[in-house]
Amino acid sequence: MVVVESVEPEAADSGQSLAERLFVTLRGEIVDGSIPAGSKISEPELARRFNASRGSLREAVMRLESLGLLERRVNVGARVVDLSERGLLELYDVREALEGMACRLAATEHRGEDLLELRRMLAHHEQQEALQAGTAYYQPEGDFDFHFRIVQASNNDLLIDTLCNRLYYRVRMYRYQLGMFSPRAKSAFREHSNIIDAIEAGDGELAEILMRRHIRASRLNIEKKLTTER
Amino acid sequence: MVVVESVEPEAADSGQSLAERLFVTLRGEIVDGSIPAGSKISEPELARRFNASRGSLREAVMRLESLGLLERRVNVGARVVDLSERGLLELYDVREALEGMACRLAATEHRGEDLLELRRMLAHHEQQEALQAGTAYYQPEGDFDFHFRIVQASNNDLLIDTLCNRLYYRVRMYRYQLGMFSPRAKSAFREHSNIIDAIEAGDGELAEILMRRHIRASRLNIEKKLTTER
DNA sequence: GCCTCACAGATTGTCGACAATCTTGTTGTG
DNA sequence: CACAACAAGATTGTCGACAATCTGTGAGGC
Repeated sequence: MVVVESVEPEAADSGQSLAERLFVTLRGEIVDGSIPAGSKISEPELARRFNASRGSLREAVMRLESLGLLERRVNVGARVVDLSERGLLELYDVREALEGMACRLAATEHRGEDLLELRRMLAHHEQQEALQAGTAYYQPEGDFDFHFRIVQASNNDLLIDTLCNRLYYRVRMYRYQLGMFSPRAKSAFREHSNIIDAIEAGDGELAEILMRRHIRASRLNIEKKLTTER
Repeated sequence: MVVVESVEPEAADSGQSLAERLFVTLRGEIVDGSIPAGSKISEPELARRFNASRGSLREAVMRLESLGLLERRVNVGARVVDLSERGLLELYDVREALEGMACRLAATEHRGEDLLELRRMLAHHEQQEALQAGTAYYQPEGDFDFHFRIVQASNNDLLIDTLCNRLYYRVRMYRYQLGMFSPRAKSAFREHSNIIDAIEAGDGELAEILMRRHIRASRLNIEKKLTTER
């Protein structure tokens, strides 16, 4: 069954052009698994589905490719990347490096509004933790917001773009589809708190070290899970 | 005067499709400044120049955008990014983080062939240094090759892609057009040598520290130049 | 029985044309 | 004289069609 649907309006205002709306919509479906990892992308089929021309859809596909969510081979077509254990671990190493640097920069940039925002967010998370008694309080998006904000506070546009507009979509993809949100609720919360303290104190070196440990701990946690599961 | 030229054959074999050849050609011209930084990209004009359709050229333009070499605004068009002091310094911070991690990983991966290659390259550079008596021996590409190889040795595909297929084109753009190759010939050479030693010894922590210092030293050198120049 | 080759079908790459939008120069008004 | 509205020109976004290429199926030969 083929249902013709127009691009979601929520995605609509985020971009003026049809191609960009298609891009946003498809990106969402790839991230949450509606379009399964490893599956083939058929340009004609998707064009019909969204009632758009193949050209516009092609533009969206190419943007997805440069995001690293699709792999394209000439004269063959595009496939959604598949999720591998190796890919997930690689992602952690890159994040450790970049988010560590983001913390260092955020500490020296030291912009008041960002810090305030981080504190508010953490307080909000703490409330939720109290409510849900630490079982798995960290709804993935909460943790996500924290890291997102830290990066924004770095005030390095290249770093922000690399993490927020590229790598984080891949992170979300792994989280949604492999469900690897850590049950390290309490410790993660304390680590977040310590990181903010360091940033607030202007201690870039410490902030970087703490963030790197934080991410590495997540990575080790995942590694452990992966090895016990088999 | 408008000269119709076909895409360079050297770029031709690197990609099968016309759009990809256009992409490679344009990327080269943007990096070396043949297409000046900050200038506007006219799709019809370039399409005529390469005797291609606007569609194919558009695809190339979009790839350049996602490389960060062009900025596009809807219904307005694309411009080559302009080179700013801030952008250059941002690049150094990101490189410090990523190449530091690359060194750490290269040390633990420890693949024989990569190390051998690095040693050979360094020996080659040493020869050239002896010849040119350290005045500015490091032809930029020599230094470039070194960093490039290190990253390859990390064996982290995401890291390799981010640095070699994205950031390094921006690095080259700054080098070609601002001519900021460091005259830190001798010290840079020794630093490279020490980094390889650490990698060879399997000491990832040390390798990372040394690489980060190496890049930070370059950054400071540039900063000094920039401040004395005005 | 297995491998090679050719053919049909579908998909991708490329092209030119039309509609929507922005930029620029001009005109008119306070 | 400055500023705002308007019109001409060009550029971008979108579309449908044609040609080149790949995938998979089936026939034929060893």
